[in-house]
Amino acid sequence: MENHKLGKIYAKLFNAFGPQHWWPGETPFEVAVGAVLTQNTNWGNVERAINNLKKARALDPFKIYRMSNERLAKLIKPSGYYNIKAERLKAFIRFLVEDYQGSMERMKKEETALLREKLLAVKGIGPETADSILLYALGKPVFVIDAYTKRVLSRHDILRADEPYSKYQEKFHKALIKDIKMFNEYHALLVKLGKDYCKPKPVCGECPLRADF
DNA sequence: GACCAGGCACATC
DNA sequence: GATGTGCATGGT
Repeated sequence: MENHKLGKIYAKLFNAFGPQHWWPGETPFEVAVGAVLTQNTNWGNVERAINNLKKARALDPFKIYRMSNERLAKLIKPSGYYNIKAERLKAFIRFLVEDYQGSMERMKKEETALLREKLLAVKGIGPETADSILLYALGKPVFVIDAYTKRVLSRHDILRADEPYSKYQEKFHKALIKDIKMFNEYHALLVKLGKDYCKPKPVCGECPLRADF
């Protein structure tokens, strides 16, 4: 973290907001499901969808593996884009069941870089979803870049808004020690900042980063 | 009634 | 390679 803007920003955010205890989910599988469902979607809607799966006793790799897309789409409806997400969820779960016997524990044993490549090859899983699964579900030291992260960094002239995902991620990986807990908190803190201050219409007045730049 | 939300694949130029 | 579009719900 060390002598870098990104280290200082983390310290400021942590001091201002404290630990976020983010991305709760009772199991790694639930977290992975949430990672797919939350694509461009408010988390509250994702929770409704996951609750529907729980109530139907369907939050299980093998159950969803066998379920029709139509039934799955109906259950996850509140999360929006339900037809597409049903397909994406099925694609991920096919990968989980067919390559890792439905076990997130087994998936976790795969080497990180290789697993990331395999996840990206699943249709419907892009860089953010892959990295969210790696970090939040499997505990791998991979920094997650999302719309909030891009907005915060670009507004502070650390990178331009049109730079690709990989550039943003590289920035964090080079500047910070690979600490899972810290990566987890940092991303969550950026989201918190994005929701409260670094909104589409910025509210810079009371922003904890205001004095830094 | 706009605008927004932990994206991604695909079409078209 | 960059730029545009479809996907869809629920909260503010």
